[in-house]
Amino acid sequence: MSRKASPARKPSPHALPTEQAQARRFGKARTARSTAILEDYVELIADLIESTGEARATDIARRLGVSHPTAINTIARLKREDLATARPYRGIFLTEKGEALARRVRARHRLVLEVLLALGVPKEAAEADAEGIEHHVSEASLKAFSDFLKGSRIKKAS
Amino acid sequence: MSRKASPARKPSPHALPTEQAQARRFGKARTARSTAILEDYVELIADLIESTGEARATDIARRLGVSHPTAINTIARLKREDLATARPYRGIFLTEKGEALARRVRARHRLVLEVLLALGVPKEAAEADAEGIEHHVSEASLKAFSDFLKGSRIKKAS
DNA sequence: CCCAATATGTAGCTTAAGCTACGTTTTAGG
DNA sequence: CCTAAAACGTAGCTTAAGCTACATATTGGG
Ligand SMILES: [Mn+2]
Ligand SMILES: [Mn+2]
Ligand SMILES: [Mn+2]
Ligand SMILES: [Mn+2]
Repeated sequence: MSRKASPARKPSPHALPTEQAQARRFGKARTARSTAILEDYVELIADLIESTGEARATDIARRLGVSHPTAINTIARLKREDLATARPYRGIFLTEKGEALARRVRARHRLVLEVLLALGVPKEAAEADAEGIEHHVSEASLKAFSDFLKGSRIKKAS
Repeated sequence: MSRKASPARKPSPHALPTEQAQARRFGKARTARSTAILEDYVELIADLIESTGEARATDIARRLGVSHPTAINTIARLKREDLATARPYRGIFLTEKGEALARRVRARHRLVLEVLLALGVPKEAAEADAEGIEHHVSEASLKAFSDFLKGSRIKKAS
């Protein structure tokens, strides 16, 4: 193997995907992994501001379970990417771009969580898994999830 | 905020989780992220060996869409963690530990993919999303997925 | 109104994952 | 049976995400 130029490869059952298709899929997962942390930060910042009025770097660090320099480092990345600003001793704020991202991320988080619960996943496992899964859910999947939930809700209501 | 020691915080609707609970969830997601790559490698190695007889570093690199030094680096990590061995120009091989991990990972991958398809996610999106989601699915969720699929299959068969 | 507790900032390190540019070793086809 | 292509290896760089250890700055309660 590895030397012959893989001629055509008819898709028989259980066969591997083509190299190109598989590389595309892995590439998407890599991209998602690299934006996952940004998404978690903007989502958490939005949640903190909504429910407590402010998002302090220290609080963010504690809720994420990381050291405060780590949080400050990542917040610096948020600033570089024009997602957030900071006023020392006043908190972290989202830019327009950051708020737009936060809205999408929060909606996705809720939807993923609801689907897991609807599938019968116990609450705490659903909450924990959703925190990782959410970053890998495409628009196509979101659409399917939302349709599925509409179905469940109708069934439950009848 | 951030100064008062958060006294009790009764869980009203839409409230944030406790700091401890949230930190635990984020911590799990971080752990999953850090093992995701190892899992993808052992899974891919197992797939390649099964369907082509061998897993060459170059092929692994191509299928992952990374440069071959990147693949070689990560394979070095697999060796360090006692998941694989390599024989130059002969391919990469899984240790017992590696094969055990591969079995679990492949089963999980199949299950996640089937659930996405059962929920109505289009094939290619399901394949791509599964590649990322699989690393964040707990045993509890796997169990729920498997029960859900049994239900769907019965419904479909009737 | 001052000072200790809290919050923030900086320095400097580690590991992982990615890259390009070269260099070396095998292998297989003519 | 020889040599060019393919496979493999190494060096050296970058960025991100994590850490600890200190240093500085604010603030609120007494
Ligand atoms: Mn998350
Ligand atoms: Mn989230
Ligand atoms: Mn994967
Ligand atoms: Mn997989």
